[in-house]
Amino acid sequence: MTDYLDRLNPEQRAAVETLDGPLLVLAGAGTGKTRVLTTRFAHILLSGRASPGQVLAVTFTNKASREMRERVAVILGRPVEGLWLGTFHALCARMLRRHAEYVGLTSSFTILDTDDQLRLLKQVMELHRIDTKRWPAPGLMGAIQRWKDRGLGPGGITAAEDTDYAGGKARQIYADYQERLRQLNAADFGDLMLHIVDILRSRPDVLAQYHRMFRYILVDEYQDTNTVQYLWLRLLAQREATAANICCVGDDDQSIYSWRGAEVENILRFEKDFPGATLVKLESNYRSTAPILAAASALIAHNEGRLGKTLRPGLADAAGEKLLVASVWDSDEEARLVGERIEALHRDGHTLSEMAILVRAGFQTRAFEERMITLGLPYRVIGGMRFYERAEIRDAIAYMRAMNQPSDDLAFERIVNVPRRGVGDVALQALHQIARAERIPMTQAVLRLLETGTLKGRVREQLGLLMAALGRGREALAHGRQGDGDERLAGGAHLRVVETLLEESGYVEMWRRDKSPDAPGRLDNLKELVRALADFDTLGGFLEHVSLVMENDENAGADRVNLMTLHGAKGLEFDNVFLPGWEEGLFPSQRTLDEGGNKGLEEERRLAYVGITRARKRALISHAANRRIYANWQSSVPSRFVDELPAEHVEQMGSAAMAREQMRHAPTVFSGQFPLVAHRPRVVEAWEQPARPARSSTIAVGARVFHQKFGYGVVTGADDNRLDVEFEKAGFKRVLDSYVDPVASEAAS
DNA sequence: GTCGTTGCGTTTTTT
DNA sequence: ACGCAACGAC
Repeated sequence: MTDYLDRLNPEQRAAVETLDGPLLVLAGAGTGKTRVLTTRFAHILLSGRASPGQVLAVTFTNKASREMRERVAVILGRPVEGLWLGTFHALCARMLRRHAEYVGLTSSFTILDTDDQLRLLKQVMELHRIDTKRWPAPGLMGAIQRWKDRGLGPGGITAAEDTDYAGGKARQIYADYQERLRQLNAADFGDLMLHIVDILRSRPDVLAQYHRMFRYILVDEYQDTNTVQYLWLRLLAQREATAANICCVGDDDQSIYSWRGAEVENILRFEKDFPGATLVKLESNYRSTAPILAAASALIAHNEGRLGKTLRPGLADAAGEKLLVASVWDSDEEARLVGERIEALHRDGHTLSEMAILVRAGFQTRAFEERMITLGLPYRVIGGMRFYERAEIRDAIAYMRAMNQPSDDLAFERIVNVPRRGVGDVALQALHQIARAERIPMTQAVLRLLETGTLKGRVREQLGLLMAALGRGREALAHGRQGDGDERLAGGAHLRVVETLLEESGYVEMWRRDKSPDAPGRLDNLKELVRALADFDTLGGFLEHVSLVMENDENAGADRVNLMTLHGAKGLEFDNVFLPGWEEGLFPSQRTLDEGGNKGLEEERRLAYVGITRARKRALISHAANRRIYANWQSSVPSRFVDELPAEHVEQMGSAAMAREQMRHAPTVFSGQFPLVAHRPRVVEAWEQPARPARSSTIAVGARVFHQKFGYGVVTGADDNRLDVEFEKAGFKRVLDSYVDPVASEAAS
């Protein structure tokens, strides 16, 4: 019965079996975090310490919840019912529906999406006569969200904090916005957390109810919690009588979401928050080779303020290749190099789906996509296309598929009763039976049922209308294809056909009649979808594109190179990982450095750590000497993270490496110009221009500068990297030197 | 309402 | 340079 424990190593086993009192499991990358979490969950249930309803298990994403649910069921050998397992927001929504009246809502409140939130806030701002040019609504929306992340309602905002938005009226607008939400019986995502924390704080009886209910609390990715999530957990876990059985699993070295409110401090402070807490470190890594682990460990060791943990190889055979660091001339050469390497690995029998290109920012994927297309390598871009995951979009696409391909049973099944046409289980079973028996598609089966008169009344009528709409659409598409005479008539014909189909089938009407606050947004999405059709010549072409872009369907298993951001790669692993663009300014990102200072730098370094630890067997890091940013080419310096990798585990390659070799033997004028000292021991590339670091020192008081937003001006004062500038149009401003460019004085006129 | 022009921003993303 | 959003004109 306890054989599931035997498959754990001693540290994992300690994490599973330490059931009493607070427990922090520090789980390094690839150390079996998910296994520990799910095994612990199952162990609590199997040991009889709690029933499913007495365990609260929290994750950040729906995907993580789903996985946990599935894996617990596997260990238990059956699906589990009645679990309090879900995302922070899903669980809070569930709680809030039980106690909504305490915050002036009813249990059927609606949850607003981002668009709705912004629309609503704009309305409120306009009522306050705020000039939304000067104070853009998204800025204030962000501020309100950050306040909510910190657990602050309108009453919690001090006057001192209310200076940066809407001319000091932010607090008042925030209050009105909340009032409007209440009138609409709606909550935004932040409210789900904020309201329930309010209730737990102000209603001891409600809190006591949950204290009695939850014997164990499990939290995944604790390093990503924000303040209000932390408060919620603390309220639920800290009780007077007994010690809190709260178990948080996380990795401070993988905290990469501070920009959306996550507080690394939460995990660093755990032992203070929960006195008597046990700390278990999982450091045995079962994913990567020794060189990869050594490189990742050396890199992350440059961070301060860590709980401290070192990954050690746990695989039987952890020997492996050194990391490759490639210096290339420009981004084109970088894409070429990565492409070549992928091709070579592919030739050697490595599957493409075991390769991933991980970039810092979304726009970087484009160069690699183009290269993949040229080489004919199939790829997929992960993330960024969540649009296609919305229910109304999936429905609409199912309509298109069912029209385009009458044998597409999956699509037809999705839409046959959306909107409701009275097709219930019975009718559906009958359809299945005929389809199977006659070996015909569902659409044919429907026609058969309509002919035989088996279906009656409203169902018959409704299905008849649907089939007619689909049939007319199909016919119109066929005509569009034949009519090759008039280009303009043919082009865009599929667009109108789809519009007509969505109208005639009653699908659009369904959302128009829907009175929930998110219905208008969904109609907008549908319009957007039809607009996207215009980019394709045929409906088939569009559907092909969509099927490539849509995740988790039939295409998920195809052998493709993975392209994604470093953030998107968290939690994933690949045999071969490519890490391009390791250049100062790009990675670490200049903007993060400007806004976040040393904390920002450390988060970027954690991102680099996440990137390297995604690799099982091989990692290639590259940096280009020249990169095109917006309009013009800029020379760039290799990222400081490259210098932080241990030399003994790294192999240099590429054109720049050769140039460097040459320079070492024959020093030139360049070696005098660039001091080769201290924290940058490696030789700079021969073609390197004095880039960002050098430029700031050239801006002195009296210099004429140009700023993207404020225009031309003259520097009147300087303090470290902050400049006082008197702009011609915008007046006096204090700006960061990285935002202005020096201008030659004759260029002024 | 829909089209065309202007102007601004341009890291990372989940719920 | 480019794309998208917001605004004004028809």
